[in-house]
Amino acid sequence: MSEKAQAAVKPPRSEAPIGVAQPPRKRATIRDVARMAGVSIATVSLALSNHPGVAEVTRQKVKDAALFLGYNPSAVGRALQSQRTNVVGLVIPHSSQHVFSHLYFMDVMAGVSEVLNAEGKTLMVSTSPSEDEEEAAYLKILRSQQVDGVILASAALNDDNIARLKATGYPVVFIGRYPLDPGIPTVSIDDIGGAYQAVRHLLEHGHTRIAHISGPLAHLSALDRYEGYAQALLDMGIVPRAQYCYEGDYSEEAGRAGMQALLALDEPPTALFAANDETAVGAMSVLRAAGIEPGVQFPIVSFDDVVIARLVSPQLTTVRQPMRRLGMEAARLLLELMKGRAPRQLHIRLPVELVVRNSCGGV
Amino acid sequence: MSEKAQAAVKPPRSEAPIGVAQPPRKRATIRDVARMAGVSIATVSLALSNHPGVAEVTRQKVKDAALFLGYNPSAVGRALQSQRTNVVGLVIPHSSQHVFSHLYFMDVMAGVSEVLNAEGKTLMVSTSPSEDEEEAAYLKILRSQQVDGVILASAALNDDNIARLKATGYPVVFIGRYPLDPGIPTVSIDDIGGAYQAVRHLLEHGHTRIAHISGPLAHLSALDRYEGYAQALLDMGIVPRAQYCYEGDYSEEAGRAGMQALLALDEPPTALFAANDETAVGAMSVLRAAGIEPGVQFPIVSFDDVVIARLVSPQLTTVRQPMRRLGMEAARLLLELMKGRAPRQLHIRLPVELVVRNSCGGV
DNA sequence: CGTTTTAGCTAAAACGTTTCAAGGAGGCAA
DNA sequence: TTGCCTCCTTGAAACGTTTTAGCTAAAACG
Repeated sequence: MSEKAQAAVKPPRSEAPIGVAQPPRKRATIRDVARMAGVSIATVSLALSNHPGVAEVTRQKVKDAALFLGYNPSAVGRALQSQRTNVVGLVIPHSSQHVFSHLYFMDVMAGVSEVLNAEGKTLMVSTSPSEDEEEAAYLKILRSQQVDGVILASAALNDDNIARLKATGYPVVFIGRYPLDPGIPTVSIDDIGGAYQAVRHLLEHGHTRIAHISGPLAHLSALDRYEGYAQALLDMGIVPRAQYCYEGDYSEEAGRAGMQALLALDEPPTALFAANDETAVGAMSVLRAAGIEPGVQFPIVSFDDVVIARLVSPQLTTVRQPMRRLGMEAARLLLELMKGRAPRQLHIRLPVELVVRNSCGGV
Repeated sequence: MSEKAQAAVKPPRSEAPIGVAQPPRKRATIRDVARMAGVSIATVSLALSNHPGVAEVTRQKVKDAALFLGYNPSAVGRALQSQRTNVVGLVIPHSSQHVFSHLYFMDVMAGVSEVLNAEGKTLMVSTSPSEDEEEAAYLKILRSQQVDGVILASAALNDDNIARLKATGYPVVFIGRYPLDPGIPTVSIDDIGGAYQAVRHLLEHGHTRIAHISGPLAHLSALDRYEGYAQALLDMGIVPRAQYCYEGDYSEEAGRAGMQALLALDEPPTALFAANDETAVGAMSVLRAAGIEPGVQFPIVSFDDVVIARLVSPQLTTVRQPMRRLGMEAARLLLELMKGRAPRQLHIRLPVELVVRNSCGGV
């Protein structure tokens, strides 16, 4: 029975010269296992996948052989045959430099990763090399069928890639609103409502000259936050002034530049709604440099509630968005789509919550 | 089985109700291109890879056909044939929850991602589902040949997986020191020296009762920082007291717990060396709650210099480690190994730098 | 004893590439 | 004419799986 196995002996384990990658030792394939167990490769495949219709004794023989040889089915071979890779792409536009400086994406990724792990999928992270790359890196990945589906973490409204992404026919989930094409599944938050709440809070403190340093307005999230800001003002009978709105890009630097510009106005604002926490931090530093104490003298409310929000002082009053859950829901939705099922809802919206701390100048 | 048959017979293919992932339209393969261009698939392959020895007119015909059909070579087919996937794994032990809360990893990943992108490799991120998973997720990935090499971002000294990882014969680079096996290529920083500098700085301020809240001592980085701490004291003729060292885990929570314990001592310390910035932040909050102002009344020096270090107040005096470069160098080293070249040096050590801010109680 | 059923196994095809030895068509020299 | 280049093209093999139809031997049945 196992005499046949004589041929396949333990592979020689050469000791590495010194850490230099030795030419990868030949790995055991399904054929080696078949030879050793004295069965066909079909039987090995069937046995290892616990297919019924394989005699128990055979199955055991195969499993023993597989264990002995340290056999692991090649994901590539499997992918080629099954036409699916079990890999999901997470696409974060912008250069990786930019990206990872945003605490926001980190949390989103954590959520995605968690759900994917639980399903035995693996996560491929793609940050497009540069904004205007002719063919975005992730499209290449998709086209070459390295992944079964994609989560797009952020994109400008006019990004052609979204359309192209959809055109590939692969499952895609977009994080954020995307009203231009209701056919694209989305997971988003209520940016408008959140911003409205934030500004409302400032209004209730009696402020009327409220400025806004926005995100890049080509992104809908930034636009929505602006809209919530404007609406809150309008609802109180205040007409938003163009000078009070400075377009930034969610960075600390933009916060600084924006605040600088706002302070230079003839009639400077008396309070600020910052598009995100980083921006607020930048603004605060400029205020301090100008001898104005953020919070008490100049209330600020921001958006996101990333980890820095409660670490800076004054602690930021900010609109918390559930970033981790955003990632989780996106992953779940994508998995549904990948299974070919029609999900309960194509557009998921998660709630936000105003977290009142100190930067708004006392509760 | 009958259910399987059922499913196979009539997949509930709702006619793309709206945006639901329709069964991915059949993609063009090399065969389609060959047929269209009226040549063999071999010629297509040769032509598209700009192989010399293909007539110019033929090459153009092929390229036109490929373009027309939107043909992209299947990465899977290619991987199967070439026995390499062009994918690099970045392994971050611990559950993804834990991981992504550390700003440190984010920067490392940014560095890795940047270098990989430039080389046309893609990045697969693997966070092991749980610490004690029988077979770590990333080993499975390696064994199943989904990646060509691996960067291990952190691991305990006694982690069996390192040995197993090496045993696979795949190129591996470890971020951190790993003296147990000099054959494993590493990229690390001088934890001992950095800690020494930090504590030295406190000593120069005249402090003698200096405590340390460490990282998990099963990790060499934490152990090294502890050692630097102890050495600095010894060099000043001070014997480190066991009570003054609290073992944490690099978390803010550990900083709180540690500081609490330290303050409860009969003879509490008068200064703190925190193993990383998060820990320092935790400690500061406890100090404040106890009516002690961190910085002036109780100097603190920490390690890492992640983004929060300069945002908290007082701003942290901390040992800056070049996290992004750590990732970049690791990626470069790995790429060398993957090419089968012997790298100039198997162990790269990057310098650290003490950044003096306010938390140490004035320069 | 002949026939049908069943359990267990296997051969072969398919998935999409790349590579390589070999083949065919001209052109040129002898 | 033959032989020999050169240039281009191609058939076939190989990579490692999974799946399906079909085969054999044994068991069950009449």
